[in-house]
Amino acid sequence: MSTETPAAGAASGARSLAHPAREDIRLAQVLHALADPMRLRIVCALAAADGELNCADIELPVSKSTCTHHFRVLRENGVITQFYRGTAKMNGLRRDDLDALFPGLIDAVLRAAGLQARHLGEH
Amino acid sequence: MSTETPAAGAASGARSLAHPAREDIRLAQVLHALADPMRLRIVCALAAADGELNCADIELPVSKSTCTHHFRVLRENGVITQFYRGTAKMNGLRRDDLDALFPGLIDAVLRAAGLQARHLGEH
DNA sequence: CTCATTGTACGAGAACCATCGTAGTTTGAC
DNA sequence: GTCAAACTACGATGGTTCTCGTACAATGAG
Repeated sequence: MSTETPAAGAASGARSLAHPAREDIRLAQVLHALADPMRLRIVCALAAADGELNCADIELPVSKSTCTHHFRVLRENGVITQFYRGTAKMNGLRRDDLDALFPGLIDAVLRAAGLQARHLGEH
Repeated sequence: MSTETPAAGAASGARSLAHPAREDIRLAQVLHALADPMRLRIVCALAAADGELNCADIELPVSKSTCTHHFRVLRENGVITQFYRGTAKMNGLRRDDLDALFPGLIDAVLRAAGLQARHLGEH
């Protein structure tokens, strides 16, 4: 339907993605975004990579559409940035913004995730 | 269903409430418990009081049954302890357990909540 | 152009959650 | 015993989330 949707992407080619501004990031929403095992895994992988990661580089035991869903939740709640590079969509943690807003929070969550993974892994 | 006081309920009269053991507390569940504005408020109030607080001492803009619900979510996910004293139900943050499991997490969340409240409050 | 890669959109279904009101239970005080 | 206070249990409702499959769109390579 509709007329071919030239859409808001006035720019040439590059598909653009909406991100909340730093001042629009809310603690409860960040916590909600992190409160899911899949998304916690994504965030840990992103933090470990310390840079850009392709969506497909993070292996998750869910379908592709579910994957898209989780990445979107993280982006819309201000936890990650996403941008296109060719056919790939790259992801990065918004460390600067999160550290500025909630000092120490992301570090604590990452450390906690690591500790819990170790505890549950070893016996 | 009908758990019927599985644990220490042997004592006379005192209604007992089920709490997860320290090693059963999961990061994702704690984050989920904290990822709600009402519950964040409860936790902040509890931390500020630094002791036991009556359920009714924490004013929330929701009905009493909803209040019960939120307190239960916090308790069942290991964030708070609850016990009866007369007709009142007292609440306390499980700081020891949480700090042992996830060092710095609760502090970071509390500080973040305070910062955000200040930012949103002032103009 | 054609093709493979990569990710999205759109339903859809099941499960979960926040909220409420009403009725009931437990306790301490009178 | 009676009563008020404090909280719970239950059922309902409306919203959100997680998951999926299938069909589609954008890009770069051949």
